[in-house]
Amino acid sequence: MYPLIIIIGPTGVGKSSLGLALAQKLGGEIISGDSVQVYKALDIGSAKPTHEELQLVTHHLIDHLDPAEPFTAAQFKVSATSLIGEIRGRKHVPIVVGGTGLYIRSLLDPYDFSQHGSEEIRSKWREFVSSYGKLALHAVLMESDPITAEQLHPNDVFRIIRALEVLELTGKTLSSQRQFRDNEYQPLDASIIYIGLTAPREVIYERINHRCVEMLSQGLIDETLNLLKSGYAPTLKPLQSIGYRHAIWYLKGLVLQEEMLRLLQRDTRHFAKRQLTWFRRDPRISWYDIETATTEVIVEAIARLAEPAKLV
RNA sequence: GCCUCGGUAGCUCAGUCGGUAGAGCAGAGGACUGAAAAUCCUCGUGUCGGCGGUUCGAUUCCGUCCUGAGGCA
Repeated sequence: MYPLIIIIGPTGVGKSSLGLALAQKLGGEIISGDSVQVYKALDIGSAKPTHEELQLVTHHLIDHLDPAEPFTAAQFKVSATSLIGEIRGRKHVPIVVGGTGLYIRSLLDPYDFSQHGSEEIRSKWREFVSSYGKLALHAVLMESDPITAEQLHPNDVFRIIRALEVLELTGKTLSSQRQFRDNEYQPLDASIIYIGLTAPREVIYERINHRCVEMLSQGLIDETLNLLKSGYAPTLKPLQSIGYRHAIWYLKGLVLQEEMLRLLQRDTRHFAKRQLTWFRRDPRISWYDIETATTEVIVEAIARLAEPAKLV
């Protein structure tokens, strides 16, 4: 079995370039585990690899969809799973690179997305909230699935609705379907090499602050303006992600450029922190710190781990 | 040199009619099954510029010194 390499980490630590170096070293193909890079035309703001980099190594799930098309964790799980099989079939090493925690975890743990989601059900409950309020919504879940309701704050409408959706779709509560408990992580298959890339917090933040400035000088504002001119609504999900929503505030005249940069940097820092919170508790990840190891050293270390897996 | 207004949390400031203080921003921690770059929760002790004095008690009043801004000479 060919190994499956997964590289995660906070935004801006250099996951993409590590993935690229590894793919070149091992003969791999990259699967992006990123909820924004899937979209065409969202290049600068999503910190997508350059055209040259995309030529060097085969990339999947990058430039895969039109910005108006929805993409979800469920779709990611299906697509990524079949891509992994195809790549292994070509005797290449699949390398999943990305910072979207739920996507990565859906690949490794038994999240059940088998029932199709229902936008109707969700919008029904959203209307319920606007008529009766969040507390009433929480109370409904408390009636039907008290275990999940206990775990969710009444303000967390998003998750309460998901729990009600699951109940309605499957007839079973979310809590009863959960095949794993919090902080109980499935042991990984021996062929999986799960790598986290990190750095001291200050270093991550410096890199982020710098990268935000770069994005602006590379033309984030123009990229956003072009998307809007092409008819994409500013309310589209990918245009509400970090960078694009900030550019839209600026274009609408809601903030000056200086303020936009400040907010862009801050929100990106907060995002990186949330990514760390998500991944830090997963004991299966082997972490590498970019402050103490160069890319070459890390690539060598991972290549050594990959060798035995290749022979299995 | 004189006058005025400041010096309080990393930053900007509020406040205490004398009983050792609190907002915003920044920051930290956490949650997480179909939008996840989303969404949601929690966290504020700091010689209240220094030193004296008055007082049971001073960050608060008085004196003095240091320091910043402005004004007058």
